Amino acid sequence: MSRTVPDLAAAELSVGLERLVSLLRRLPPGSDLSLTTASTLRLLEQDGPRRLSDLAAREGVTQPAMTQLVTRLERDGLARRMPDPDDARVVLVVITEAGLALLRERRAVRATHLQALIDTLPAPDRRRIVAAVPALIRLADAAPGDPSGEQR
Amino acid sequence: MSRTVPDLAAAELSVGLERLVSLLRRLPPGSDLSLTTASTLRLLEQDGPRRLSDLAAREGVTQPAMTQLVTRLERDGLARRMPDPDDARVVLVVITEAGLALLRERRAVRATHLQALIDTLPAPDRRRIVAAVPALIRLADAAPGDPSGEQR
DNA sequence: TATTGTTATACTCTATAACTATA
DNA sequence: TATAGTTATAGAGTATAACAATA
Repeated sequence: MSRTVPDLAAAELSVGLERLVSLLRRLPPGSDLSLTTASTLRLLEQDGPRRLSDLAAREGVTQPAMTQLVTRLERDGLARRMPDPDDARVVLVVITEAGLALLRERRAVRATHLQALIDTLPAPDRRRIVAAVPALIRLADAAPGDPSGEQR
Repeated sequence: MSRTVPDLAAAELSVGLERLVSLLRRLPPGSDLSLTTASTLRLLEQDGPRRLSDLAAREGVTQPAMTQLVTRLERDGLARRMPDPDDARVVLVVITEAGLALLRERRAVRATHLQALIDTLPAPDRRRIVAAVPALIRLADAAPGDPSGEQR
């Protein structure tokens, strides 16, 4: 099969992502919530109420781990459990207003620090990054290792 | 125009980075090593022998945490401790050939999976991502060890 | 005394296995 | 019997505090 983008690009992007993860971990608002917790909150913000098992699968953790994570979120007032009217076995998880507010605050703080870093880059770099952000978001939203492809 | 990147760009990049971290966490080779472990190995690969306390500061963990991390790396044959000839208190950490090989292997596996995701994107998205990768790496490198500012 | 690193202890987060309740 | 979620228990990884060795 022929590829439009050569393997080298994926390899370089792989290295770039490694570095970006390191950067994000060093950035201030990366301390409050664990990575999985923050990621789960964002998923709830983005997609609305989700089944607990869906969250576990999406985040790549086990169901018991997600049970505890949701318990912590509920304890902290960031999310809450709701019953599913169609199936009494199911637990639906919903983000609260406090959860939404926390995400907004974290983004604002991080954006401020990112801004300072971006401003140190030459203008062409800044333009390329800005131009690529929507594409990177689409890349991140592409289904990971699901050949069945039931990523909504 | 003739102004710096507006705050909106940093905010969007912040969201994009969040998603990319989620993606990277779901990608297969993200399971073997913890984020800090992988990041420390990369640092050793990139910069050569480093003092244990330097690694701790750079990774944003405490000295005892880095002591244990290096102990795990040593136990797994991925790095080793060396004495500093100039200061007997200092421990220098060096990555081993096995450590280097592990990094190469992880990158290769991840690149393969990233390639599959990239191939699902429209061509303009692929081009923008490829064009931005070097800039993103420079962005990630723009925050070295926080020599001027205070961490957290 | 200050530093570099380790040890001791506790807490958070996660996984596997076993369990409850619905379907 | 299968599915959704929880509980029980163990292990990894981290932080704070106290310690040992060297400067």
